[in-house]
Amino acid sequence: MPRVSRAQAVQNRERPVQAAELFRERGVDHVSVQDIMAAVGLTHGGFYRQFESKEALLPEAARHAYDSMAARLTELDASVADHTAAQRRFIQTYLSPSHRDHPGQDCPTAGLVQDIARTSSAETRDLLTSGVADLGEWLDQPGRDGLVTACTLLGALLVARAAAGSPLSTQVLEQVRAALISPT
Amino acid sequence: MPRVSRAQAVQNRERPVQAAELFRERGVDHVSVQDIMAAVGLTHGGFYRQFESKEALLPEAARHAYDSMAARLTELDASVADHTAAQRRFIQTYLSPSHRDHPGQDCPTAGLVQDIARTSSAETRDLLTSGVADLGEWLDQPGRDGLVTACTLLGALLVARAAAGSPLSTQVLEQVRAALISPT
DNA sequence: TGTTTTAGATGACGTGTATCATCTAAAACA
DNA sequence: TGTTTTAGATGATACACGTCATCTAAAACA
Repeated sequence: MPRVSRAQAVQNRERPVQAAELFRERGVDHVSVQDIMAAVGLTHGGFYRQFESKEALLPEAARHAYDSMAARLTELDASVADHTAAQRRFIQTYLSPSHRDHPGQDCPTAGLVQDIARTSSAETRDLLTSGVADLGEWLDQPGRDGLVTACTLLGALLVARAAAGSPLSTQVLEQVRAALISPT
Repeated sequence: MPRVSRAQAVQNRERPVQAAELFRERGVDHVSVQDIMAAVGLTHGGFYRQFESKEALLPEAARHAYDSMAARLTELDASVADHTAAQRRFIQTYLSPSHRDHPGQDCPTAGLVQDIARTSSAETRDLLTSGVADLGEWLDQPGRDGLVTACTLLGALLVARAAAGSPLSTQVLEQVRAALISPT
């Protein structure tokens, strides 16, 4: 049990940060330190060697999540003809039933807004803030303010999640999708 | 201390439901049964005479909140010239710094989406669902889908709350306000 | 006024969980 | 190969909270 190779150890240090996608799925309060470490195959003990506290994990998790999101945006741009196509593609995916049903992946803002709004350090708030701002810029279009688009996406996704099960859920996704993709 | 008049008792039964605005402020998990009862001037003991469990309070609180929101919309319509003016007024208020800073009041959806998405009974989800649907209808405009507007408002408010303190917070409010009120 | 009812108070109980002190064996290095 | 270092395991502590059984005094009613 104790002592793995130095390389392993370094790698392990990253894993709780990734496992913190549980935060996005269930909400910070519904994830225990044990849950996180168990998801990584370790026991709760080692946690406090790496992190000050459970609270301190949130900003690291947020940073990690926003980084991968940024990476995904770049990829998206590279994979299609022009930026407009990328934007359209992003919106489609963002408002897909699959994204609705898997909060652990993709948009960190959707999973964390509320938790961040309530408890967080300035650092964490800044991460969210600039994450949203960046997305807003990326979504900018001639006739439409990207920041507004970002808010619409976020709101729609959250409503769709809360309404999951009801027909309104899918309806919201589709109606918003239509509105954002067609002109003006 | 025990035993108040029958009328008082009936009235008291309503008060925890109102006090559950704390749910919207802090999130369900950060409000204890004691907090709720204390807010009402009572002790935690009486709670379980009135409610099955803490969980059972959420739907009642949600219903209460959506009811008062509906009432406010009606009032708004009565207080201004036409429906369009009422809509404009609503959006202004919804995206005001004051609304941002007082999550206990006004929009129940903004305070509860996440909590409802995660844990709730079908009943609670339905409350949110129809609350959003109703608001969407109310916000409908010739050129703009009301449901989409509702999502935009929600998203903007949540971002503004999470970003509170940063300049982006106010910027989001203003930018979205501008986009929703000007034509198209 | 005496009896009955019951709103609300008190005080436990059990559980879940963050945190920390301590222990261990294996890796690293001599 | 012997010594030192340390990643991670174990177990204990402390506390917050939901829930409930029990108690009380005053209101309701005769």
